[in-house]
Amino acid sequence: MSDSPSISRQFSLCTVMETIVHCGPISRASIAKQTGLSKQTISEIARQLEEDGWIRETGRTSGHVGRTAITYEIVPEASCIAAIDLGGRKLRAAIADLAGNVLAEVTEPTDLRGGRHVVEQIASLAHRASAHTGIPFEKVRLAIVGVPGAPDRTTGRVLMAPNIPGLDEFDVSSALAELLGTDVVLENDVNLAVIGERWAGSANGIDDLAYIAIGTGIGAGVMVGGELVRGAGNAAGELGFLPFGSDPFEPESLKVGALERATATAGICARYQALTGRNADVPTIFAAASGGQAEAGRVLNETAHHLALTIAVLSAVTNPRRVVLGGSIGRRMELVERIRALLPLCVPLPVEIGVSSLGSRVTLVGGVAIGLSHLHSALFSGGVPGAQISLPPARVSIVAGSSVTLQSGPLA
Amino acid sequence: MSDSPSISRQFSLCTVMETIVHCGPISRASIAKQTGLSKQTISEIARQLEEDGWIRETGRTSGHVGRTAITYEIVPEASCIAAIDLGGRKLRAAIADLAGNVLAEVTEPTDLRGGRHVVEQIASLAHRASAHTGIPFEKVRLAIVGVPGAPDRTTGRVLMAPNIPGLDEFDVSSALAELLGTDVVLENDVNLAVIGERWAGSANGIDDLAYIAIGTGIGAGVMVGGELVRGAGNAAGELGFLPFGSDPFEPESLKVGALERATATAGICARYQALTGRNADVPTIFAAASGGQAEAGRVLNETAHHLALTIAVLSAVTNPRRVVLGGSIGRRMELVERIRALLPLCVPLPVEIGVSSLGSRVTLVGGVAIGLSHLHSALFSGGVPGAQISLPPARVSIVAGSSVTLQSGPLA
DNA sequence: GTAATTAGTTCGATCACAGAACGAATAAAT
DNA sequence: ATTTATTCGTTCTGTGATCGAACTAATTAC
Repeated sequence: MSDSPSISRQFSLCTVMETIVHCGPISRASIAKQTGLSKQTISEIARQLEEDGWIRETGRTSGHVGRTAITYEIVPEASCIAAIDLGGRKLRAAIADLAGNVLAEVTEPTDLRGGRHVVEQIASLAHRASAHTGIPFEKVRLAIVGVPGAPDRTTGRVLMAPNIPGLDEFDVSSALAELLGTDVVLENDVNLAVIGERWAGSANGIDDLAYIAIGTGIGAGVMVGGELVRGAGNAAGELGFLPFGSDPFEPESLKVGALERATATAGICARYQALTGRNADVPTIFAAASGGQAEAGRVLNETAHHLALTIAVLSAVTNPRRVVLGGSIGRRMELVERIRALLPLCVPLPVEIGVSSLGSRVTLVGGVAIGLSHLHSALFSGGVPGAQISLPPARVSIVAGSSVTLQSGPLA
Repeated sequence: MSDSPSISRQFSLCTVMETIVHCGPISRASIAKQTGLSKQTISEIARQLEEDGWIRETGRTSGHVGRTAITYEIVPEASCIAAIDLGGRKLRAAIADLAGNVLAEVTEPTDLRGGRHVVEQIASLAHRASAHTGIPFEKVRLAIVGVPGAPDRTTGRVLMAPNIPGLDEFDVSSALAELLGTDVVLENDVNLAVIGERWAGSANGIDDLAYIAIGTGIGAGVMVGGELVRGAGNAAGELGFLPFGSDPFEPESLKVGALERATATAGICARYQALTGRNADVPTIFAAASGGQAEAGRVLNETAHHLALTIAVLSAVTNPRRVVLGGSIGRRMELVERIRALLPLCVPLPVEIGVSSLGSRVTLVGGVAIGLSHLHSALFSGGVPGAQISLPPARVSIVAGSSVTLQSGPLA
């Protein structure tokens, strides 16, 4: 963009861009009507945007009375983002364009050595994903990385990430930025998940919202008034530390939270073993419960009980309109049904219970969402406060044929 | 202000106004330096603001090298707000000016008949408060009313306010607006309290914050990133419904929350009676504990235990930097000390525990704060998004001699 | 073919702002 | 007491962004 466009111009430019992004191919006359700006101004701005490569002509209107109009649309490939989901076991990367199209998506097992090895793996996977798109990696301006821990924006380190060793020992953000040559934003994976479900999942457009992920751990992403809740130490939503499920005053509860010890994978298995004397993994216990085994049913009932209380807590503190359950355990309908039955007995406020509809892709989708909004404001809002561009409508289905799963990673 | 000042002008105007509000008496040259706008623009805007009566000359600089400068300041009495604290037993009203000076403060017992009687009482008390200021009531543009319940902004009714009957039966907001001739904003009293403590109390400038009021009930005002958390049904912070303290699955817990039954006045007294067989009010129990009585001490210990868990919950959900305790019970140091001792045993994240420093005035002070920010944006931001004016520094001490407590109300 | 309608450009005027030049008022230096 | 440096505030001029009106262009309806 030019040297120093005045605040007024930047504001108009942003408005126009937002209109084009949202209203698909649209003529300049229509933009003028919608934004209230004069036709002359729109033409000027459109010319500028076209010169800079952000928008392009895309056709003409026809059928209506009057002169045909040239319609404009965003140039999706003008700039891209990389969304990364760094899980304890799988590493996913996606490339999405300015319009929110996911152009490629690749997966491989996470490098268990952690630390700088993982950072290098991310960079390599991001490049490989971009190779599938046909768009050169230089177009990627921003990488959003979902991490299973609390990223500290001042130091670039990732704290409280027990599943991946070594990320609290160096500036992950800068190291990755160096390797990728892009800006890098680290964000907690559950935070991305809640944004994903709100943008393209089962909480579409809901402003007061929580997403609870239950799997090897338990954690939540919380949104309030459409804004993410991060907390003073980026530890908001660490529901594992809720003081019930097991004794919160046991010293152990300061390391692995009281609730996490009860409702996450390890806790469920431990309770099942205490009742039956048998070792079993979580899917087996669920299967046993479906088969009518009393002990397995009791374990699920207890788990549902704890989760109902968890939702009661969320309801009392932030009063969300909907709570979306996700993660390998949270998505199980057997559990969801039990929770839905319990809730009216212990929560006086209305809460809808949803189930994650994006499954294991949710973090990636959330990364795309937040990446897009970052990129849009970086490109078009020009530092003008209030000139916020809202997200384009979600189109998260993968472009056909571009999704690749690499089953064998470097250290599989 | 004029017909339709352009967005650019409005932005500058808002910036200038903000600078004047914050930097006290200040010369136009200094404003230019601070804002980056040209001296010419500042002079123009200042002329306009002076004409409209928002600012005035207040003196000259001296002592420094160079020509003396005319300094400008806000005209505090140009516009006022009324802050009302509608409690179950006491009704307080304050009048504050644009600079945040509290000009008058009056109190009387709440009209126990509730409903429209209370609305009329508010109007009458607000007028009486304004009479003490010497400023005509017409200058009052906005009334902020703290209510012990959940105001519904769409209907203007106040829900979940058991202490004051009848407020859920009609549009309280409109009724009061009619009587006062001002805009009216209803807000939950604890929400105002947390804003008050953040503006002028023991949580100055802290963005991630909770204020817990413990008295006849228990409730919290929660702030996240400097923004109030209201929740989907304006019921955020209803900590009384937290599922511990007593059995959350008892049907009674859907009416009076499980935690509220344990930690609020009634619960404390009931537990004391169960242990000793004696009826006693809360101050008596505290006194007994100080005197070394074991049962009273045990009641306090249990209460502190529940409150520590409550803070653990807040910590896990929104991860506040500080939690401020208030209310007649929450302010007692005997309790605060016990809680501080328990916290490191059950909360892994750092949380500071503060004590309300504004006492019973906290809601009123919060009302002033939120009223000021409303008024500033209404007057100066001109609907320009992003043109937010931040609050002036707090000056909540009452102007000498203007504070009046009416001990006998109409229905005392 | 003509009228009606819509799209987009050109032109002139206005407004907000920056920056330079200038006059005014003061403190420090001589 | 005079000069000098410094700061304040105004006036003037140029630029950029915007609007609205007039105008041209292209299309459908009749």
